[in-house]
Amino acid sequence: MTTSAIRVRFAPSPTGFLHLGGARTALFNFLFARHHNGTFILRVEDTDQERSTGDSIQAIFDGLKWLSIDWDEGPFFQSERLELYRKVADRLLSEGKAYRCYCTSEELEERRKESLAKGIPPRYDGRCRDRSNFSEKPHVIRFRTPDLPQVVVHDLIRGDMKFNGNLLDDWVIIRSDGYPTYNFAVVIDDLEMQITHVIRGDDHINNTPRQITLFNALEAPLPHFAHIPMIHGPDRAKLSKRHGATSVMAYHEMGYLPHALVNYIARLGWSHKDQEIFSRQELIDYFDLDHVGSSPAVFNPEKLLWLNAQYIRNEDPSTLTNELLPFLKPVQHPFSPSSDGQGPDLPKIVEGWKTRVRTLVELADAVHPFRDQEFSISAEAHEKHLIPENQPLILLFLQRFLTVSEWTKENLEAVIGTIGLEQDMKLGKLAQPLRAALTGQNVSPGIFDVLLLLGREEVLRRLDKALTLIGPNK
RNA sequence: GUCCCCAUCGUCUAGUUAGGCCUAGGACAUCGCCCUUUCACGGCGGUAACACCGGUUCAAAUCCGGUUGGGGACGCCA
Repeated sequence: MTTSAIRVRFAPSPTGFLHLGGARTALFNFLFARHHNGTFILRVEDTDQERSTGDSIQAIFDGLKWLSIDWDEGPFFQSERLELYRKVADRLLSEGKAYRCYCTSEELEERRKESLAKGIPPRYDGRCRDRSNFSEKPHVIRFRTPDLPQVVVHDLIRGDMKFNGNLLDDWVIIRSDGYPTYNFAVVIDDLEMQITHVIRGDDHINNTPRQITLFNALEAPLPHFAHIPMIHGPDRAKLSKRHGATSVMAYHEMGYLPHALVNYIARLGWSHKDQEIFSRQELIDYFDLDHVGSSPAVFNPEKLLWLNAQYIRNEDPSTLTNELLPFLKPVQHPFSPSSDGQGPDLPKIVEGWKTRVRTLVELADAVHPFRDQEFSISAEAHEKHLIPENQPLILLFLQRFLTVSEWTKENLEAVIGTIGLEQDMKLGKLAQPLRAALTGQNVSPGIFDVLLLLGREEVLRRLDKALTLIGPNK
């Protein structure tokens, strides 16, 4: 058995919550590591002192944890590794591969605007390259980009990408506050952590040539690069807050099952033949970079909903009930469906509902009328079924249910069957008004299950209430 | 503006690496039918795509070039 030396990392910056794109990047890295029996590392890129927050760090951990994307090493924080970056910067400085720059942000900003206005690519002009008078004034350290005609990025997903070398300028590696910049810290850490495969969003493609020249300056081997396409909103722009719910935890709150989201996200940009539904193990077994596409994907909430429904229906009732608990609304007026005073059997109610809902929030709403005497009646149910024409029918149900000897499925079937014969109505016609009166909805578990779930007393109470609602008529 | 990337049904995609098995397959959504002691679930079927133009080849969704369209990056952000 050969132990694979594959090492990958997810390197979020803690400037917000974990969003779908980040979650997918994390997932692909995680799956790649697990598939190859490698190591998955979590590294927090918190070198932006102004924007990084502790809340964001926590939010990212929460998101990963909810999705069960767990890491083997870390979390490492770049803010705790400043010495390392400083040391490498000093080495580059002493080797003449980097230099101090005293230009101020304001000056640079002005020059950038000028360039942009003239339509030429903004790049640092190198004016501090050869200055020899150092002072204690605030300064940054810049990388002395070597003259190269071309930098080629070998990408596992896109093949070779060629960049014109003289488009790269002398970029900042250490800021005036002593913190490293992104492009610098990434390279140093990927090197130090012996990352073998850099799997990240393709918004980083343009950074890669810079990073490669730095790897070369350090005489270090290059990792493999794999740039995965972005996730877009319906307007085909990069997914952002503008598009509504992009935080992973928002999906938690909306009642999605974590694995449904994982499954959905995995299929955005990756595929395995025609398969749509994957267990966690299948994801690990089948995942590979070869089948990651190169074009961006538009996020489709409808399909996510469908997937979530699949997972809800395939979950066993007791597990599902546990997941449902936090979503349940408080019960104001409890009732006991059975004569022994037992409360409603939640798993049983869930069982009846699970093929009819798509989220846990929907399930919580659906379950509520089976736990509480107070429940809302939907406008559709009211307008369609709780109407004067149905008043006699509901009254008839009320009368017959009153006299049923024992509240069993068989007896109820017999009673309703009889009513059907008498009225010359099929069950379809009978069940809907009954359903509306008992649950306030047009959709519910099978009508006999509803009757049993509620118990005679509650059924009679609700029919009576429905009659009141319809009002005296005819 | 400059650089880079991308391009199969409305959407996610299979097929592209090794051109023929593709009169292009699956899934979501949508439409219709069926099942059913009921709503839903489910089953069956329909509509719907290789962006465009050239080239290579006996043969191109697949290879090459260009056009168009879309996206991303151009920070002392990541």
